[in-house]
Amino acid sequence: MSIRVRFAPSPTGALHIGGLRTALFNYLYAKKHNGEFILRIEDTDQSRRVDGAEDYITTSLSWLGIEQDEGPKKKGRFGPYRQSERKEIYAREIIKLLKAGRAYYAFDSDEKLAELRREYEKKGQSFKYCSLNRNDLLNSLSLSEKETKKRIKEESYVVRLRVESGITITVEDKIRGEIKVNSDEIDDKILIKADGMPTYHFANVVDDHHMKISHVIRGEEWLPSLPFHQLIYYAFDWAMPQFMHLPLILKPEGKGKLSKRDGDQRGFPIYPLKWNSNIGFKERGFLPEALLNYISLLGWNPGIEKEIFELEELIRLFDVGKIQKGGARFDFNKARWINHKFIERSESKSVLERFPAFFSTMSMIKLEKSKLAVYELLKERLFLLEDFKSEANLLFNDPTTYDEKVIKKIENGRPEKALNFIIELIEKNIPASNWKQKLQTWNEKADIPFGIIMQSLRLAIIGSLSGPDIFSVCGLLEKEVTLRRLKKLIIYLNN
RNA sequence: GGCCCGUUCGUCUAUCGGUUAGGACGCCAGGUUUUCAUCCUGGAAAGAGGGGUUCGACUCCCCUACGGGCUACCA
Repeated sequence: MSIRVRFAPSPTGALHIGGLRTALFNYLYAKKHNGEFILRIEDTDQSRRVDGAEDYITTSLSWLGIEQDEGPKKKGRFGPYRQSERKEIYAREIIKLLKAGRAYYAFDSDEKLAELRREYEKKGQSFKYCSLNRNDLLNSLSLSEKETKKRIKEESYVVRLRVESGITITVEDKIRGEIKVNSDEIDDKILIKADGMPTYHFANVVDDHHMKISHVIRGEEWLPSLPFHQLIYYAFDWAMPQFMHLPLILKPEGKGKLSKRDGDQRGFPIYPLKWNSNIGFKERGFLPEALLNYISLLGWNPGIEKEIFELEELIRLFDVGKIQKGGARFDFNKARWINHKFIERSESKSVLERFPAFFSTMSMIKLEKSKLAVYELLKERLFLLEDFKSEANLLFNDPTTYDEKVIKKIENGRPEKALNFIIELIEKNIPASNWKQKLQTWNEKADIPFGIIMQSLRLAIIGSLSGPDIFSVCGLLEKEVTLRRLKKLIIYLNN
């Protein structure tokens, strides 16, 4: 049997880390087994549809390198791949269930049902539309055939699944094993809504069957509806795919699963790309391969101590048997560290080419070689590409303030003398790479501690005691810039 | 409330009856860098609780606690 999996988001907003992880695991599973990865858009709820959401999903997946084999924009044999375009299929299928007596029409109004719910709640119970009470409600099982036909013509109606009472339903999840539920726990859920659209449950089962999906890999929030889905498969007498429910991704702190509402309120993204006012991982300077690596480790691990992987390795190593059962908390720090590792190992030239947005401060640099040199100097300091801007600032802007603590440390050590000597070196065109050696022979003669010289130089160039190797920095700066900064500190010290 | 799922360092996790319970992020200390960061070395840090089963339980079973999910004409 060929392996076919699907990622089936609903276009109600941006895709967040959780959805991405589901997509990734489906993709890895498909590629691992030479199968197909299908994107299906579950847009049965017209009212919740959000413009741009589908594009966002598609763009995000391709940014991450998750390529679809079939989908709305990648035609395959089982289309259409948007549920809103598959209405006739559902209409055809529901007739089968109706004819077989496995489903029935229901005419109860929203108000009536809401009222029933309130009544039950008062009694401390919860209302379920089911075998116990369906005969007292308005549906094709309780009404005469004539009455039913009349209502179908005149009223809006829904179609519900007729769930038998008192049977034990045993479902199987490949990650969690067998789960038994009594059918009395399940209500006669709606299959077709009053607007003629199927509910998630019905469309999902029908589509998975028609699209020959072999494995359903989805979030754990769907586990409670698995027994119900199984009843739909049984009603059709269809073979079932295998199911795997992925552990939830939890909020970094506090309670509950990571939700779209979390946004970037806590100072880190949960979306791959910018969505409205929410900055995404991309904009913060994540390499897509690093994000992919991080989310692959949320609820799964290959059982080896290595944890930096290319996509190909993930495909090779992926093993559903190693999927975790418990929820995983999202940890931005670890994601950041993985990104750092990827920046470190990525070829500098390709990073510059692939993510130009982060290097706009270098636009005044003419030579590609010089840009590369600047990046090379700073790359090992970067955790996010967005860090580049502040790291590079010291190259492009003269210090505006000097760290007072450093001034105090050096002011009695004759810093001006050291600075003037460096100015001499520059005027003699001695390259910065040779300064260290020159200074080391000079400082004994001049009787100035080497530390004072270094600190004075660094203070003049950067304004504080931090940053990359100062000789390398000077090597990258224009001669005049270095001179200017040295002289500026001398003037400052004299005042 | 009902139903279902889960529970190893703060976090992500290894362990599939016998280990000094391993790794990683973060944290702390030391080293490298005459700076900071990177990097290297080291350290602190965990089996929710209670019963069983067993020669032996983190591992299997039960109970409790805690966490989570679902309980819509949303997905």
